[in-house]
Amino acid sequence: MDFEQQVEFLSRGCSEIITREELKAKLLRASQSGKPLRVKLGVDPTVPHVTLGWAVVLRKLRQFQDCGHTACLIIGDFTAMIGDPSGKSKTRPQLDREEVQANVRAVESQLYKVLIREKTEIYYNADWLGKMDFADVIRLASHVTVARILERDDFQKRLDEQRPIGMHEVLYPLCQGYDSVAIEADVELGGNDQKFNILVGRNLQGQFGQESQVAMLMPLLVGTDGSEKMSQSLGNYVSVVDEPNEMFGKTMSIPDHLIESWLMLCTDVPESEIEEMVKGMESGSLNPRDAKLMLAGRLVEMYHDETEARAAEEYFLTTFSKRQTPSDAPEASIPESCIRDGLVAIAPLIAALGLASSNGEARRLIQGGGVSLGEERVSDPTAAVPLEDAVGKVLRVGKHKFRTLVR
RNA sequence: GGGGAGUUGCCCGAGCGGUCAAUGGGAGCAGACUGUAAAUCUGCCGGCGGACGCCUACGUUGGUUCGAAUCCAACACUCCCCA
Repeated sequence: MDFEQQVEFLSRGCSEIITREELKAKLLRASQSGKPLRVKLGVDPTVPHVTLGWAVVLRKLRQFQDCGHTACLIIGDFTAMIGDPSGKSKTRPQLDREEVQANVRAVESQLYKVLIREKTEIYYNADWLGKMDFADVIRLASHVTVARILERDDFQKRLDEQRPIGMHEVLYPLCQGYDSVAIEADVELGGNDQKFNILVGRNLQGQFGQESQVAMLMPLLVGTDGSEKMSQSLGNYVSVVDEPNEMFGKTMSIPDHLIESWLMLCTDVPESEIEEMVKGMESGSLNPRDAKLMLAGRLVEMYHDETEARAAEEYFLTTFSKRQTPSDAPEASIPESCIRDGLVAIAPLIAALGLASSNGEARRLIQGGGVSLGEERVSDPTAAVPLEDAVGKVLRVGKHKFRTLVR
């Protein structure tokens, strides 16, 4: 790929590149000198899953790897102790070292579902940030003005709403910016909400006599709820390690208006093809459901494989579209505690199997008509059935929780 | 340092001595309708026991009272104005 093609290829899905000219110049220089670009992505080890939202930028980083450049992953083990205020309306809880390390371990293997391990350099920012003394911090802080920090939306908003802003949060962008100096980044990737932080990095690099990094910003992937940014804390996410059926199902549940952006940001479906699908959906020649089936299939294929993808589609169609009870639901043995005089009490069983968080909730689900055993709906919250009638049947709780009952 | 306002369930937000597990909205869950979409309608939405019941809850700790989320005191935290 020559550098012109690279620019094209790497621009896909980006909402903003600051600046495009600088990116071109860097790519050109790299292709001429053979010296790869150092592409930085900060990783926030505050959560144990890599979500599709996170994968958006990881995939971009992967594309750089595919073009021969170096991925510099910065594990924000130091900054996690601060908590990035970007887009937040409240101060985040500060994590301690152990929590951070546990998350890093959990997330590492997931990262390499997207990235090429051999072409990835990993840095921990505690290595430099943790060594600074207070004088260093003050010196660093002198590079940015208060007005500039407060000008950002999230802080402005918090001020308006009379919410607190911690001093440590104000320092956050400086930390992240300094990371760029420390690893001499050529490009930094991030979601739109990272714009401010990344620009601080650009500035700092200049002040430290380095060439400023290019900022490449990607739109934030909207989660399965259709309105909020995908995030673990909101529970509106799909994880790259979700089981095929789950991944497929969650994808099918997204609102139609997300189909385009998900295709664009989460898959490699060519832009022209996406455009065509969108037109088809608008004109009515393409049922959005079918577009979603395709999207869901692609995702499962990417993070599992083609066979799994087909199986997941099959499962989805029979179980949900045709409303059949799956024959291969996971087995669950009936705990002794739910059996009394040869009868199995349904509500306690649901709670014991973890299908509801409490006995009361299980009972409410039954009353709401959300529970069935075999083909029959359970309507009595105090229902109990003979053990021999329960064994072998499929217990269904809500739309998608199934258990085959065994002794 | 001085003056003022505030802290309620996942979130927002009423309540201002008993009838408050706490109005309302949002989120969430379940049901109907569907394409596990949207919109709409219905039910649930602290825990435990079969409902009447009990327990734990309205920043923390004490106090007043037969009785407090509601009154008082101290403490903690937050915001605003002044210095």
